[in-house]
Amino acid sequence: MKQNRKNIPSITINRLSIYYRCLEKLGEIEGKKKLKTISSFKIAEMTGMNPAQVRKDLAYFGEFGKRGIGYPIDNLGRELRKILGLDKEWSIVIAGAGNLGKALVDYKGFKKRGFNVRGIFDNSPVLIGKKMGNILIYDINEIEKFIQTENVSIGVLVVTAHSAQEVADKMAQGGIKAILNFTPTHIKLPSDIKIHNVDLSIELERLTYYLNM
Amino acid sequence: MKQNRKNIPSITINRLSIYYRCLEKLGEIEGKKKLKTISSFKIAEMTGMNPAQVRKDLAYFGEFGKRGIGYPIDNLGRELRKILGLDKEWSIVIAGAGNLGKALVDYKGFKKRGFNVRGIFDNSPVLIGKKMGNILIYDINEIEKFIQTENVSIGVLVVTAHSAQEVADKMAQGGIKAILNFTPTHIKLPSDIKIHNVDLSIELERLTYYLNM
DNA sequence: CACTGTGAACCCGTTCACAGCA
DNA sequence: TGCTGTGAACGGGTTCACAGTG
Repeated sequence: MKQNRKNIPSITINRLSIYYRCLEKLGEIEGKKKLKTISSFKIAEMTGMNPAQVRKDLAYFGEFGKRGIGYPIDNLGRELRKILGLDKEWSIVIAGAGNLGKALVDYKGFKKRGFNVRGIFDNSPVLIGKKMGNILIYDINEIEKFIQTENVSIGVLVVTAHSAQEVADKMAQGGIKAILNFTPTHIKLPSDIKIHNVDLSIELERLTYYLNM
Repeated sequence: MKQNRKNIPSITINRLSIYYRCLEKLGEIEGKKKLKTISSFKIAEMTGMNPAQVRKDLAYFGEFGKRGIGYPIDNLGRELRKILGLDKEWSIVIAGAGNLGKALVDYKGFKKRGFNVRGIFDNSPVLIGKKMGNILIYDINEIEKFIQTENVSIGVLVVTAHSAQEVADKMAQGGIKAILNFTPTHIKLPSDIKIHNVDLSIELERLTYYLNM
């Protein structure tokens, strides 16, 4: 790693995911031609970015390219996987066995990237003990112990807005490292726990704002 | 409207949604006390923002507050609804009747905000003609005509990555105004069509990056 | 006195432009 | 020659600090 990952813009990380996705696509499509290298211009064109930005983003982490040639596809892919932590397995739990929970459990992108859904947790007696797409549904009150004993590092919050903080607290007690919060509730936890929010209403309201102009 | 909505940072729009959410919550919780006003400091505290930022965001659109007092909750709520276009009804269609599609159809936040799901579209003969949470599933090939005749302004893309561009093109042909794209595909359309991307893998990969440091 | 509205300063990410190298 | 890596310039969003006002 070139730098100690300090002055790196946080949006750069999002883009690394996008570049990686782009390389995956190249691998699939061009299975025959088997392109060996790709330029920042090509990546930019495929992803809708600016070439300079692509180069700068990548340069934060090393000198992966060759001047006059471009980036070796295979190697760049490996490096991106390493940087993003996709070369490891990650245990995650999902709190909330609703529709969104189900969508996430079945989401193929997860397994592909080493995300291993270890359990789903809910408070509904009707659901506890059942399975959702091969994964067992546990009592939400067991989530703390589960996280602890099974060494789960990532929790996904898809519970109701009003129970979100309470469940997040349980996750924190269990020693969770990061939470992906799909509820519209602003979660407060010790700052060493990484929280990332995804809010579907916000996304739609952005659109209506611009349509409404 | 104070300004012509030009020099307004695009992230400000996201935050307006968050402030609005915060006001809604106040309305629910304090049903008895019925607070009349709220300060930028309180909003900031509830949402995890900076007070100056709250004030600046709101000031882009008018002078909603009173010095020494704060913002009148009811009125600010009304104004935010107006700004975000939530005082109107919006017709949306969902392309893709998978799990995520289902989660979105059932998502309560939609109806609450005037988002009216008019139809779901899929290419699976097994699904076409059936219903998903009260909404009829149509043949994906009819989406263009449907958008046109029913005057649908927003399309949600939850199809497979490889058919995403094709379906987006159909939407565009039908005269869609904005697309919320949940697929990992970079969609290319005329620039007058607003596209907004939400990518679940990216969100998770952000977390693994930071856990991996 | 408390809190808003806002110009100015600051900070950070993007883009440019070019030196450096295969 | 073609394309990377990067310092410098730019632009835009955030924060500060305070004047203005109920």
